[in-house]
Amino acid sequence: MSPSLDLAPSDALPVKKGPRQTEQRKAVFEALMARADHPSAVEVFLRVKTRVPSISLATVYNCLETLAASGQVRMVNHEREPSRYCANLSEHAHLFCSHCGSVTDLPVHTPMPPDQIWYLPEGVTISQQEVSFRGTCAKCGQHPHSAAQAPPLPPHSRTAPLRPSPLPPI
Amino acid sequence: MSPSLDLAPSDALPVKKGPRQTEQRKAVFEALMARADHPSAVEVFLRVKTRVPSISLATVYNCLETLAASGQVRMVNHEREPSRYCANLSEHAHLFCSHCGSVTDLPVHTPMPPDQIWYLPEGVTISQQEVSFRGTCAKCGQHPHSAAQAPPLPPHSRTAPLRPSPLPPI
DNA sequence: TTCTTTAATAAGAACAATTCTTGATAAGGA
DNA sequence: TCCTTATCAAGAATTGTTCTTATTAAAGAA
Repeated sequence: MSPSLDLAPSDALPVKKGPRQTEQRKAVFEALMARADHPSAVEVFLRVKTRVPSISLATVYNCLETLAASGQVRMVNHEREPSRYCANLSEHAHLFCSHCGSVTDLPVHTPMPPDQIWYLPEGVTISQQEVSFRGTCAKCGQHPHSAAQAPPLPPHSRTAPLRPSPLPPI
Repeated sequence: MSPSLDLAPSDALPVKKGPRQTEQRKAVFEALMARADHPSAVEVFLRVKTRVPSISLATVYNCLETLAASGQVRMVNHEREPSRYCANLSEHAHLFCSHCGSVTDLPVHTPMPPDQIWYLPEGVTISQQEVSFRGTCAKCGQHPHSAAQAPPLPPHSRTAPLRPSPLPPI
């Protein structure tokens, strides 16, 4: 593979011909790194637009797809809501707050192989897992009022009701 | 509320005013019960149409929503694919086969409270969890050929390639 | 039974998130 | 510098799902 033996660093590296590093991709990635929330494509678009005013929504979608394909970013889906994106690559689950609509990362503290919990028939192989919870986030859970399940709202845009949801058997 | 004291059984029951039991709803529910697969709304529509030819797709969507809201059926989502539906109410995860596109139920054998695996900040409450895996199903895993991730195909419509996906740390 | 009230239905239009198409632009290598 | 090719902006197209409207049928009342 490496025809010569000289130690020039460029030669040692295996010609990584990955996606080009463009201004738009950098801006999209940095917008995701800047905050620990989970913006949708449109939200990313609005954030990036302040830095790269000429960017288009389609380009944001492209960048997000490229970043997700190369594993730098995770796409997070919940029911049929718009996809959200997440730059946290460490193992974690997602908590979707029924009250304020926010998404919180829940880090793993005791990794558990799938087959210790689930029955996996012979021949099954697992390459990826995704765990998501519905409930109330820490902020909403601190005010024990009560209300029906709210539609997705701007996170913590109001302080009012929530449902304490007494953890049923899962 | 009950003005009389007579003990007619109808009086003892707390007037369960649930959704009406219609031919369409019965047919949709039974179509889901009939097989352990995970059809999309369109697939349910096609199956039910053989029994109730006049049914419309919108009605299938309505029935599925009603059944899901009343907890008789589970809506199953994976990335941005069309929603699928599942009549299995016991606790299980879902395996999405990268090779044939099928969805398999993985029953729980050792239930595990979320907080034994994930770090839940103070105040967080969990009301529902959803676990899904990507990998290869038992049928596809039995033929150790190899290929790139396939787009959703009719399950087991071909016997060819798959990726044995050597379980990375999850 | 017949009437009344109200929910459910069929059909198709509308909607929203995403993807695709096109011609223009810019990166990186020859 | 020139060439090749990926990327971009803009907007059209696609697709799964929801909404709207007039019609039909279920369940309770008379």
